Amino acid sequence: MADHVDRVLEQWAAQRPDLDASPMGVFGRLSRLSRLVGAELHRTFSAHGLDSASFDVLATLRRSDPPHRLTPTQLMHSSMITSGAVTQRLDRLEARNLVTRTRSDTDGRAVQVGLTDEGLALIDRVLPDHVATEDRLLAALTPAQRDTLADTLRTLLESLGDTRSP
Amino acid sequence: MADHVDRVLEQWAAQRPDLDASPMGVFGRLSRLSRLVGAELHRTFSAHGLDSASFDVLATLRRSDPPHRLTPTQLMHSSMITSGAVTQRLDRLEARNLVTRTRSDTDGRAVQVGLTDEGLALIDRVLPDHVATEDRLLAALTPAQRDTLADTLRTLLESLGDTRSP
DNA sequence: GTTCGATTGCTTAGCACTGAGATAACTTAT
DNA sequence: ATAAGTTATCTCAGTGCTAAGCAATCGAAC
Repeated sequence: MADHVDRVLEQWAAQRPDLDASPMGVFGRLSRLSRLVGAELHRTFSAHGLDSASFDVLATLRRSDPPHRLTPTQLMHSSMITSGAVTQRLDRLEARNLVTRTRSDTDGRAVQVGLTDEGLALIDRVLPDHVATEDRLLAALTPAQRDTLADTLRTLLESLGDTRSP
Repeated sequence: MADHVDRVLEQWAAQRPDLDASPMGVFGRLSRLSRLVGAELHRTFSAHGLDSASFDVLATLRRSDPPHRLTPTQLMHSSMITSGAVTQRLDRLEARNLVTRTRSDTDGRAVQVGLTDEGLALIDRVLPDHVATEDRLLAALTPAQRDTLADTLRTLLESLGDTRSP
């Protein structure tokens, strides 16, 4: 079998044989897969009235220690977006009564973002569907392949400095 | 070592032990890697006065058979974007005199997009840098790991229907 | 030859994000 | 105590995308 990127590599070999295009075999696929997977996940989210950005925030809050509160800065780092994007995401979620913003007691600059009952119920309703979708998308791989894939991606991420935050 | 996603998986295990969050070990890393790599590649592009979208179009044209001409529809499929996005990308590139749009002789609806001399010179100048950047980003993996990674990603892409177009 | 659905590229409105910068609050050094 | 620097959040203009829809053209069936 062959995928789209195989064709791309053949084209480069024909048009620019002086270049070693083999890294594109990894990054081209990474990029395409990211788009395809994103589109699939999006379908699950919209079935629950959510988009990827909103799911991202709700899930990040949900998996943090009770009482599931984080600051916008923490959300910014976790989601790898700018502070402006966080503000807008929170504006939308707050307008839908899925999260609350409270000023921190100890730091007058900081805000604590928390899940409302409605937000908690929604994310807990979406999560099983989401995990099922992801599992389905991995159906073509054996458990060993999944582990190896995750390990290899971890190696790459660590080499790029994406280590765990304290 | 551990990366950001290891922490995420621990959080899910603690907060929702009923869910098998292991697929996130793949897709969470895929998503983060895609962002980090995208940012790195962007630096190479902007060093040559390009952004990722423009590089994408120029490279797609460059690797196709001489005389390096494609229709907007072909570019749309290759880059997995909408037709509106293609139009806008071409508008920008045409304004910079990097590509030309010519109406097809045989099909009154179709447009042929081609590289100008300037566009060809630019993409040929960027490509070596780009490949070098990608190679550097893979430095943490052995050649065998790179191959296995590419193979696994191909398996996933094929299972999602991303086979080569004719 | 004419009709009609499909295809092609473009237009437009709306949206979410980035990057730069403003503001306020906290921290450190003196 | 004060100044200088840092941090947290929000604001805003600019950008590039999607989704929906348009007009022009093509091709197949009649």
